[in-house]
Amino acid sequence: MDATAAPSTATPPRRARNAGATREALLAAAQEGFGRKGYERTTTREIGEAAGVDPALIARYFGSKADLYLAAVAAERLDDDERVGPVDDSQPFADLDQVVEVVLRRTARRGPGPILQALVRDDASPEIREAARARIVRRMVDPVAAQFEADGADRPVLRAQVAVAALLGVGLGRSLGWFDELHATDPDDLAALVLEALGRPD
Amino acid sequence: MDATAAPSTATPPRRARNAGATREALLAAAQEGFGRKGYERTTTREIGEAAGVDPALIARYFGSKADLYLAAVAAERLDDDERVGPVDDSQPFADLDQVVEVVLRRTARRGPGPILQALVRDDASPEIREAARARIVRRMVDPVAAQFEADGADRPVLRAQVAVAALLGVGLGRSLGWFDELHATDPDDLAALVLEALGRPD
DNA sequence: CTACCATGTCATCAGATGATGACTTATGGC
DNA sequence: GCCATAAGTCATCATCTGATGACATGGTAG
Repeated sequence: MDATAAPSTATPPRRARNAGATREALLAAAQEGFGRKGYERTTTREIGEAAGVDPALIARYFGSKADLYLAAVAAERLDDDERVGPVDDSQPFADLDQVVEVVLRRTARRGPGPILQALVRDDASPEIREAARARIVRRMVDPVAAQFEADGADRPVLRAQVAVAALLGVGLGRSLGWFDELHATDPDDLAALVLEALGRPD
Repeated sequence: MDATAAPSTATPPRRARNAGATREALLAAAQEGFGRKGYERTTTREIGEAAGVDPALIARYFGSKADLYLAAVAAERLDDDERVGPVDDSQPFADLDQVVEVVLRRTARRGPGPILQALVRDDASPEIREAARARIVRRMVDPVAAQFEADGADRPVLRAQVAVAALLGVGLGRSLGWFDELHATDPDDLAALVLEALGRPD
């Protein structure tokens, strides 16, 4: 058997061996797919085909489909210049004040965003939900709980969780246009109002 | 009393041969599942197990999973009476206290439910979204705004909208298991806590 | 009593999906 | 030029999902 000859016929311009380009292609295809059809309905095979790349490379470069989703989300944020909060996106916030301000401004400008959507939507996979959840906990709940505890509040963790959940509700409701005045109010005014209600852990 | 209805005492070990009851059980389980996790992520096997019925009967009685979903949505409107609040489902609530209690209890018992999901998801059809929105406004926001205004609060409508949005966030977060303590806290305890924060429209 | 049909049980199918690891091939340092 | 290693390909696995049809069983009409 002409082992050497057999593959020769087909040897098409096999994908250029360029890890960076492959990663980028996968990322772009993932953003498109996840953004258009959601996580569950976008398969790794589709992403691979759209990227002109073998789906197995997803595992190689990102670890798993869930990790690819997170990478896609993270990549979207790079276009975003949001300098209100920590420059490093993974840094926890300082206090409730900052959390409220950032959440309301961000949702006002960009809608709920992928992370909040992942938290809220029922078709998000458990891994995605968990990743988004963990992120919120670390960046928002934990620092607020610490603040409440320092203030000597009763059940500081629970109160922090309630405060963050409530804040996300307000941000979600505002950006989705649930209620007219809520939608029309300036984020900073709103922040003051929300802080007034949530910031009294006594 | 045992004669004809050997299984009369209670749910007999073996599923009673009762097509109507089986259908109902499947429908109820489907409502619960679809309402809590959405269509895609609720499997027929889960529904069957929750109903204590073989999943194959879904095909027999409803034709398919999709048909079951349609039947569940259609039936949802009928049993939408929440006895904690107004008997008439279209009646507004009395005050913030009642709103908080009902929302938290309900989401604790049945998950977000179709209305809240319709509000939250960006891919719900506009008519559904608008209907859900209008319902929330009339039943919750309006009475709370009236209450705030009677209390002489500043910007009562905006405050009511913020309060309701925050409450929905808490209910959503609790039923979706965002945060551990929030999830574990008894709805009535939580209601007290939330009310404490939201009920001071000074 | 018996036969028949509704009801319920079970095993299994076919398809899809994400993951995995062995295998092949190009690239670049030496 | 050689060859270790990165990059890419492929076959396949394990699992899950909805669906289906053969079979068992109970109730009841006659």
